[in-house]
Amino acid sequence: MANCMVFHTQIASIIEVLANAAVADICKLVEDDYAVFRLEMSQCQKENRALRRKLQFLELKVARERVLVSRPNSVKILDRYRRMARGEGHLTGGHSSFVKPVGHNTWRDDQPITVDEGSGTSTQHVIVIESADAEGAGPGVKQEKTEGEVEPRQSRDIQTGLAGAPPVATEDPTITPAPPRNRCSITDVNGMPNAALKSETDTETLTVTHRLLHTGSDHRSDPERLGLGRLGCPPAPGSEYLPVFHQSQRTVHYHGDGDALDTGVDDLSCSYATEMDLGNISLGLETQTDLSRGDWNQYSSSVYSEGCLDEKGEVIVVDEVTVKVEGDAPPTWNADSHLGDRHSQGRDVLEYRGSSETNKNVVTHSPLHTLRDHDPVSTSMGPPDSHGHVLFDQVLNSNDRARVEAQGRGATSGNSKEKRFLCMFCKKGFSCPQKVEIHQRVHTGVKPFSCTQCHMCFAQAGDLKRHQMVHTGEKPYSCPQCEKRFSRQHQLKRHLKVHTGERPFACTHCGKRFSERSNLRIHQQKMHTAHV
DNA sequence: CTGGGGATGGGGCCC
DNA sequence: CGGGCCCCATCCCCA
Repeated sequence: MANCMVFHTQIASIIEVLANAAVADICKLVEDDYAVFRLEMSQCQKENRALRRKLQFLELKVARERVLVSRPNSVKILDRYRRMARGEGHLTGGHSSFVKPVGHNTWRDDQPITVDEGSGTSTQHVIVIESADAEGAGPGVKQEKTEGEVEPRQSRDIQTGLAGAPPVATEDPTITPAPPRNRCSITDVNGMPNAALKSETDTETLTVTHRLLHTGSDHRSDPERLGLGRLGCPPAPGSEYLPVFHQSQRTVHYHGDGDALDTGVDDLSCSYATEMDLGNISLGLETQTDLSRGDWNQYSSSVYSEGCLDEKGEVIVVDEVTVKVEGDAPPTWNADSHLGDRHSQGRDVLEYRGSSETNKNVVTHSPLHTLRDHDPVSTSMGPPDSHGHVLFDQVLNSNDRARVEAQGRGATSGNSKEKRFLCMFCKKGFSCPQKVEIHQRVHTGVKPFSCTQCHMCFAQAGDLKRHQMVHTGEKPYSCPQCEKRFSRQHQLKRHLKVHTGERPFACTHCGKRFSERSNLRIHQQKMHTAHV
């Protein structure tokens, strides 16, 4: 019994010893880990302080640079850039770009910055900071174009800031449309497609990616092309407007389902995601000694990135509803433009297009007026269409009659075929009564064929069908040279003159040649009015 | 800023 | 009905 007690006591003591040893080990481990943790903490804090000091240092340099740039006489900074642009140092590009820091409002957007070299020998490199439209392109965006820069019309050099600090002034292209006719002359920094730009301490690396984007024809993003109508009126979907397709709009904004589709914003986005590496920009400003040594490749001042620049319709494939974005903004449906458009469209009804001088004095009426004022006698000559669009030329002016008569004379004089059916207005002969009826619509203004999309009316069914292509966006004729597309063959044929250089129409006064007769006529009216 | 010219969209109309 | 041409309006670029 006593042995048993002793045994238990020994067991208990052993357990206690083991437990103590285990606790001691655990405590030791915890202490060790805690020591390591504290060590790491102290290192992190140390790094944090170092980074904070660095940040303060950079901010200080930025502030200093701001002061220098804001002062007219502080041109050394820009002078360095100019030299950089000239290729001094290691730069090979003929131009450079730089961006003012975000929130840097010292430069006026439209303020040209003239760089005065110390020697005073040259002002050739006037750095013009073209406005990137501060409202449109956002703060901090600057574009520079040096003289001699050839600005490609169909391609742009784009710099895209990728690495380094996150973009400071990145703009959402869906929010801010591109400024109108914004010249996106974005240039390379040092002519290298990819350049690693290092700071003086080699601790910061900024990668510049040079990207060449082909954006097609340089159709700009005018505000009127961005969902605004020509008259500056935004489309009013859902409102009580007359949905007449704007004639001169080059793109089709199809409202097949009656809903207003506005692609004017997102199809022409041209925004700049600017990134400013404060370290780099200020480095170039402060380390003059380094720069003077010609280490230009180490420094960069700007990084650009450009958003999507889809402006070319042949590139963009839109769904069947939006149909097309053919280089321009979608058409705008609004009542004002509608009326104005109808005004012009009604010219063929109520005014003659012969003499522009005469036309100036011709009071034109929209077909709506004509409809109200139509001659009851005339309406009996042609059946109104289903929409009641009886458009009669009740005020055919003298020019119109002259034109019609001339057409009639020309038509009847040279006709070899038997054309017994004469127009009762111009005596022009036709082979069958149907043709006479169709022809007489020229005089009567009857347009039985109306478009269901825009309420335009046409005298001939083929005209309506052709007009429908405006809404469908169908462009079956493509240029083999430039992939441009046209809805009509004649347009393609006319366009081909661009490539062939054909200029068949010569001015009889100065010999200047034109590819289009209408352009020749305009030229003669403007330049040789006294002779014509 | 402005005018001239190039280019294009699109309606009118004839064949 | 489609092809073709004429013409005007308009946009855009550039000097």
